[in-house]
Amino acid sequence: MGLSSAFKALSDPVRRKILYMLKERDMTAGEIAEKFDISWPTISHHLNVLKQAGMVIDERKGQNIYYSLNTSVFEEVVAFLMELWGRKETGF
Amino acid sequence: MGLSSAFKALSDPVRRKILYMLKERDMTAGEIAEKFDISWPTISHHLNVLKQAGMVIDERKGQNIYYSLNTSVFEEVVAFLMELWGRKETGF
DNA sequence: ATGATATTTTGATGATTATCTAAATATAGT
DNA sequence: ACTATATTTAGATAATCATCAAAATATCAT
Repeated sequence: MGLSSAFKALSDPVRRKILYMLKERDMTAGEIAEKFDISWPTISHHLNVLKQAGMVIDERKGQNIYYSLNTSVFEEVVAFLMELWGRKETGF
Repeated sequence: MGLSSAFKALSDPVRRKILYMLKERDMTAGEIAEKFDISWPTISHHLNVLKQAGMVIDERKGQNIYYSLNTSVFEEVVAFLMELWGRKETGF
């Protein structure tokens, strides 16, 4: 299900950090992996979790695979939270 | 960590449904359990996960234990998502 | 104190997850 | 075709998770 996989994806600090990094700029899998003290296959796994959750997009350019943020799922997630939260006293 | 446990708590549909129910009104553990085809201990476990994540508050009143929404954590969660999402073209 | 009701805790089980190393795939340059 | 580079897939392991049945705890009423 959409929300479950999105929240599951967000529940890991490594994946949240990846999303933060991708917010700044698109990056290759290698550039991402270098930022962590974790093996490349593990990062690849995390990227796949994010991809399955619809939070990132991957695109091959030559030898590299570029990852970028896909914000469309965020709408769904934020909408759910806002509904729960009741929009009370937010400036958004 | 705060965000991790919050997102993990939100990643389960049973727990999301509990939060939705608690948004409408405070409920006892028994009332909550009756809404699901799941054993009471399992619901108790889910309630504990939500409690550990700071998303619900429990208060004993006589024989019953009432659960209610605790919205304070939602601020943190929504703030994280807004930061990632970049507030771009939202009406909030 | 005893019994009934409400809820949690314990202990066990099968499923999922994060991680690793090693092997496989894909692209580019020579 | 061959080699180097970038990244993923496969296979294994240890940790975490959702679930259940049975036992334990807490409160209330008699």
